[in-house]
Amino acid sequence: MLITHEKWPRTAEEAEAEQGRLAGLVDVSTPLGPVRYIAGLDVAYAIDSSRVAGAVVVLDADTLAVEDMATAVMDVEFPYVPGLLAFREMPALISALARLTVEPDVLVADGYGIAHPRRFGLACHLGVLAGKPAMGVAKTAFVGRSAEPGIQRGEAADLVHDGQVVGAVLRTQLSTKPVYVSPGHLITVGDATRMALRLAAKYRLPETTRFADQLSRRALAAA
DNA sequence: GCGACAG
DNA sequence: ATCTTGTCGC
Repeated sequence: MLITHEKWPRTAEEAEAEQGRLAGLVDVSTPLGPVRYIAGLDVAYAIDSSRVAGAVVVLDADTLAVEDMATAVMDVEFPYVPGLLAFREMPALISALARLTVEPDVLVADGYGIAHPRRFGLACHLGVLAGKPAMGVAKTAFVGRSAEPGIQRGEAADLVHDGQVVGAVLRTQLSTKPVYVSPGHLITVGDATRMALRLAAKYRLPETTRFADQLSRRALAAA
């Protein structure tokens, strides 16, 4: 899966302007079609944040068995700024995606989609540049408010921001802290929520995230 | 103006 | 994000 990205922003101002332009291309009203391969993406940082390891794992949609995986280690060139996470993590993720052999049908990122200050979180950025369905599952709150979802697995509450439903706060396991789901591109809030629940059949976090997380750490340690 | 703030 | 395995508790 090749993604070309010319002129990557170097300053926060340029980055925000870029998000403003690309945000208009996001589509979160098209239902997710048939899915055979699901990609999970995550990034690991060196203790001094000088280097970053991007990892992507591809799972079979039915069995959740690992079908493919790839990593990419490089120097970090953008600081961590809430709202601009994509500019820090995408270079490594794009590089890893280029090394895949199996073409995924949907990308599951560690972070947010449209539940973002400018409606353009990491999952949106990945989806738009890849031209594929993408969604995000985050572990902690960022933007938006919601009611507390019930304690049963599968219970969810709308994540609302600026009067719009931008995602869902989903309980993936009984009595565990909920996760934050939001669509990134070519997928709806409902489809993203169902996908997240299905991927988190056994643990609080989706299998995609768990696999990609450990893969990125191993790649960093081995580099 | 003051805090909060994905990873 | 990162330092970190087993262990106490529901």
